[in-house]
Amino acid sequence: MANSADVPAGSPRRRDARATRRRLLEAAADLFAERGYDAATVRDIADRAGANQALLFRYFGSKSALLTEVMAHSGQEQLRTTPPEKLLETALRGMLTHHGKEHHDRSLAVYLRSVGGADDGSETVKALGEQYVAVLATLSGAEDAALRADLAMAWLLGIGIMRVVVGREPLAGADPDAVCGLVLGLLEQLLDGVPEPEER
Amino acid sequence: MANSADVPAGSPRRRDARATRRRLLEAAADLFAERGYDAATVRDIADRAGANQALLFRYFGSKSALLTEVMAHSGQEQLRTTPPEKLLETALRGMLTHHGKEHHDRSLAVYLRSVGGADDGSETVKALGEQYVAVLATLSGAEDAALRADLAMAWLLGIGIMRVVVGREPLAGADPDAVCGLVLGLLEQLLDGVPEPEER
DNA sequence: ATTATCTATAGATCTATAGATAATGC
DNA sequence: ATTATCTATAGATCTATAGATAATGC
Repeated sequence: MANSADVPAGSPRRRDARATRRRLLEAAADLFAERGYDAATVRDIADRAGANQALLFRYFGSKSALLTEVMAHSGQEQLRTTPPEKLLETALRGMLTHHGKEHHDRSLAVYLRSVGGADDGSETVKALGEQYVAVLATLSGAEDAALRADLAMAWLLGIGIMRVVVGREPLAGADPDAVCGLVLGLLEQLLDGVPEPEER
Repeated sequence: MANSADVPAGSPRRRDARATRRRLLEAAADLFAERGYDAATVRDIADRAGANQALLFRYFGSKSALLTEVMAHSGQEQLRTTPPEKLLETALRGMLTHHGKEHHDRSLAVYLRSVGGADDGSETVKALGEQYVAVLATLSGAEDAALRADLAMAWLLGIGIMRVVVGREPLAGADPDAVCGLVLGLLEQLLDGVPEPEER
């Protein structure tokens, strides 16, 4: 049980600081996205990575520094490589996909589930949220584009929490495509500014 | 500081078990809705109620029993006295209103922010969620009405968390009417089943 | 010899309980 | 005398650190 899932059973795993560090980073990304910063304990993270809990502090210094590095790693680059008009779908699918399988973009999921818990006001974390909103706001021509972008992000956050934390059926077990079909069209409307046609 | 806000300053407050119990119940409803079950500590609740932390256990037995009683008290009756077509707006405003001022219906807020934390699987708590979905689903004629109702609740949850926990501007400081204007129309579309016209 | 990993534990919370103190009603 | 309230503390976590152990590279 000390050895984690993704190593060939039987091989006692060579010592490799870089590889261990990377496994810790990936485990943290998963668990922060699923449970949020507070609920994901350092022992949970270390166990999923198949590493000792003390190594987390050796390699990252503190739990909040680990969060910062997770965000800097997965967040910034994904944000730049995804075209704005695909961002909503990419982020939504990142919210809907359970860990494992293909690696979807879970950076927004990590952000949304972890801000508020990381009370030290990590600037890296908040900055990523700003960037997401900025990109989403460019999709909208409305005056209150920033508010609409916040509301779009709020829906993604709520969907992720309902699925993983609350675990409500039928949402928790729903097909990601079905959810995308229901949600994405309405989010486009929200950003386009359809609901409030009168401008004065 | 031992005396809470809503008692006339100077009067040392008469001992009244029923009144203390009620203040604890109200403080718990506020804090569970704002921070969620886990993050709202019994000391936070007792402090807001102006009571000693030990009284919470004397009057309710445990923290999770307190949650159950909060839900049974505020939830069930509000759900029955609100007409279904007003339920979304009422719940959304409960999410948007900060504690104090008029008493909005915060029962859904308490539910959404607290399930998942209350790991003992309190039946009372889960049952209330079922009831909300059941009512919302009656507003929808679609086949997947339950999924759509879950998604509607997810948006409310996300908005509440973005406002209070994440604290993102401009959403955190936005006018409740403005948010309602943007969100309610789209939620009606979601429940009505507009986005997926093809039925086969 | 170097350094990746593990053991043991300190210190800070948090829920919960036992028993002491003090305000009320007779 | 009864009972509402407070003090003190047990026991369970959780983050973080210090120092011991053991696998690697020369």
